[in-house]
Order: sequence, then C-alpha cells, then structure tokens
Amino acid sequence: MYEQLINAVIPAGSKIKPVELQSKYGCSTNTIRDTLLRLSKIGLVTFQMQRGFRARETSPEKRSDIAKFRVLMEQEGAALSIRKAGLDWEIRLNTAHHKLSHIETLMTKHGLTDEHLLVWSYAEFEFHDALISGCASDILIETHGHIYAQFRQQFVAQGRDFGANYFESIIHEHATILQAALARNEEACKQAIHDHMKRNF
Amino acid sequence: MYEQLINAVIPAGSKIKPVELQSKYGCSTNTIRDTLLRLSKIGLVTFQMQRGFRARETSPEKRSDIAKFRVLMEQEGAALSIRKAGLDWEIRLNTAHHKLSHIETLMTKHGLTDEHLLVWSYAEFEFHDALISGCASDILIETHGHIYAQFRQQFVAQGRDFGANYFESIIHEHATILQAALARNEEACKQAIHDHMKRNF
DNA sequence: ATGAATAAAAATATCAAAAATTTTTTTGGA
DNA sequence: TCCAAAAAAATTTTTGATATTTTTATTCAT
Repeated sequence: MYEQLINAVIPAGSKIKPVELQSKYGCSTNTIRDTLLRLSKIGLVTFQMQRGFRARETSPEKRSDIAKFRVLMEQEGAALSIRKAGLDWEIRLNTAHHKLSHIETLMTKHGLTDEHLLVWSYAEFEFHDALISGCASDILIETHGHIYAQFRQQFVAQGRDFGANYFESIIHEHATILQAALARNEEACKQAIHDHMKRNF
Repeated sequence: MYEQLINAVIPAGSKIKPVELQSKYGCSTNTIRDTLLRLSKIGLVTFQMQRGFRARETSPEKRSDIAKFRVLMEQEGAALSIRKAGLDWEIRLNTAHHKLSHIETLMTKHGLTDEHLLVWSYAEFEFHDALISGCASDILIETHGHIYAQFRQQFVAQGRDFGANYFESIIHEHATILQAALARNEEACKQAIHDHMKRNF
C-alpha cells in the first residue's frame, strides 16, 4: 500500500479523499488514511486535523524554497563529511557516483523511458545521500531524505521536459561535486552543490 | 487525544504499545496508532513498518546532534530574515521577546513550577520562531518547529536541573540575539545563536 | 548444552461500520 | 436578490473485531 501510494501521481494541491482511492487500491479507507499519515511525515502530502489530506501544492516559489533548502542541507552535510569522514565515506561516494554515472551515460545514448527515469532518480538520491553520509548527523540525513522526496515530487508535478543536453550538464555537475568532495575542498564542493541546484531557484 | 499524548512523558527509547495506552487514555488502539503516526511526523516518536513505535532515544550524541541542527536552522533563518524581512518581522520579534522576557523575569523571582516551565517553553519557541519568521521559507520554518520539539523532548527526558543562574544566562542570551537581529547584524546574530546553544553541544 | 524447527503468544495491520465533524445545499425571510 | 438558519450530504474520526505478522516460548534432534 505504502509503496503504491508513494509513487502515485496526484494533481498538486488537490484534496485526497480516502473514499475515492479505496476502490482504486482495493483496501479500506482506514488503510489509506494510515498510509497518508505516513506520507505526511515525508512531506509528500499535507494533513490538517478534521479536514483531511491534500497533495502538496506546487508553485515556482515552493520549488525555489525546496531547492534552496536542499542546498543548505547538502552544503552542510558535505562540508561536515569532508571535515570528519574517513575512507568508508570516500568509497561509498565513489561507488554511488559510478553507479549514477553509468545510468546517466545509458540515458543519453538511449531514450528516456519512465522506467529509466525512476532508476536514475534512485541512483541520484543515493549519490547525494552518500555525499552527506559522513556528516555524523542523523537528523541532517533524515531531513535531507524528506526534502529530496519533495524535490522529486515537485519535479514530476511540473511535468518538466528534459532538454537534450539536460543530462549532459547534470553528468558534469555530479562529477564536479565528486571531485571537490574527494579533494576535501569544502568551498569548491559547496560551490558545486550550489551550481548543481541553481537552475531550480 | 493528540494534545494528551504530545505532552505524555514516556521513557526514552522504550517501546510504545497501543494496547497498554488504551486503558490509560480511554480510547481504542487504533486512535492511539493514528495519533502516534502524527507524532512521528514531528519526530517525537519513531515508527517502523510492522514493528510499531518507540519513544525517541536520548543520548549525549543525539542531544548534540539536535542542538547543532537547531543552530543551523536558526542561523540560516535569522540571516535570511535580517536580509529580507521588514517592519512586521521586527515588531513580531520584539513582541515575542517582550513576552518571553516577562516570563523569564517572573521565573527568577518566584520558583520554577512545572506550569511555569511549560509556559516558558511556549514563549521561548515563539521567540525563536519569530526570529526566523521573516526568512520566507516555509520548509525552514516547519523543520525548525520539528527540531525544536525534539530539542524540548530531549531536554525534559534528561531531567535536567536548572541551576540558579541558568535563567539569568538565558535572559542575557536572548537579549543579545534580539539586539543583533534588530541591528541587522548577520554575523553577530549568528554568533549569538551559536553561543545560546553551545552548552548543549 | 546447542540450535534449528515448530507451536503459542503477543503485537501490528486491516477492515467495515458507527459516531462526530465539516462542508454543501436548501429553505425562508428581509 | 441576498443573507442567515436549518437540513442534508459528504468527509473525517473513532471503534471493536478480524487477519496478518512478528516475537517469544517450547520441542526435539544433534
């Protein structure tokens, strides 16, 4: 149920009525409610006492807000990792980047299917997650996870069209972040993170 | 129900079994579950699929983590407010501080009852919330709210004893933050926030 | 004794329906 | 026509029961 709903596409800002989803997912309204409450933790849906759930609204401002907050999280997480983390972190980061890089290369060669996009999305999260994984702050990592999910949500809600050279740029940006991180260059890494996200401001 | 449970004191790290709370609060297990799911959004309880709820653990590391994250949120929020916010913000901040200040003065004169402490806690939140309220980032404000709640939780779980001069220091620190904020001095304000929290690192 | 396999107990998740609340529609008077 | 009160409809919350899963306890062979 959770897995089904977390990938469900629901018009931004619209009301989510458990009764309507009941038939679609073949379960009771209560189970829907339960699941929606859990999704509200991540911030994918909003919840108000006595007046149910809504899909998060989207707007240029919201997207900008989320993007900036992501930068804040990742800059701090990366900086802390660069300062504190050891070899394990480097290995994990490298691995994640390698995986991501591979998928991105595939995507530029072949077309962009929805399935590819989903796989890429996971890989991209793993990379950014790895980047901050050495920060030794559970809360920072958890919060980043939430904001990343919201970012993705806004992203797909926008129905954004990925230009031909979109992934070309992304690939380069990820590489820049990786290099700065492994070089333990805090400022360069922060800058790279900022540049990576600035198109969403 | 929500109001009851959010102020409930539960041993840190211990399992929370809906069946046991049922008799205590006089409602069904499902209502307890529902409420706990909502509390897990704030981060006051943790939830794992198929294995229920737990009160957040406490440890010096956890406390330190939370305190540092709070600093990150408040420094960023205050800095943005100083840069962007207008007169409304100044008024709100001033009002909140006045209120807080009044309560703090009372508390140093008279003893520290539990009731006073609760009132103070609300007022302190309002002040810190006002401080960042001009940042124009809903997510930052929301996240700060969560982390503040967790901070309080760790605080009471610790059963901390407030030394005689504890509030004396706090009063001064709040005043310093207020001054720097109103003077639109970003660096001084960040420093003051750091100093205010550093005893919890 | 040890440890895997099984059985019993406990806890969690789901369900369908009742109760409470909010929202929408209808009605009647200015 | 407009507004407020009342009624109806729809939605959310709670409940008690049932099904599923996890945890604990017991058995049995090594």
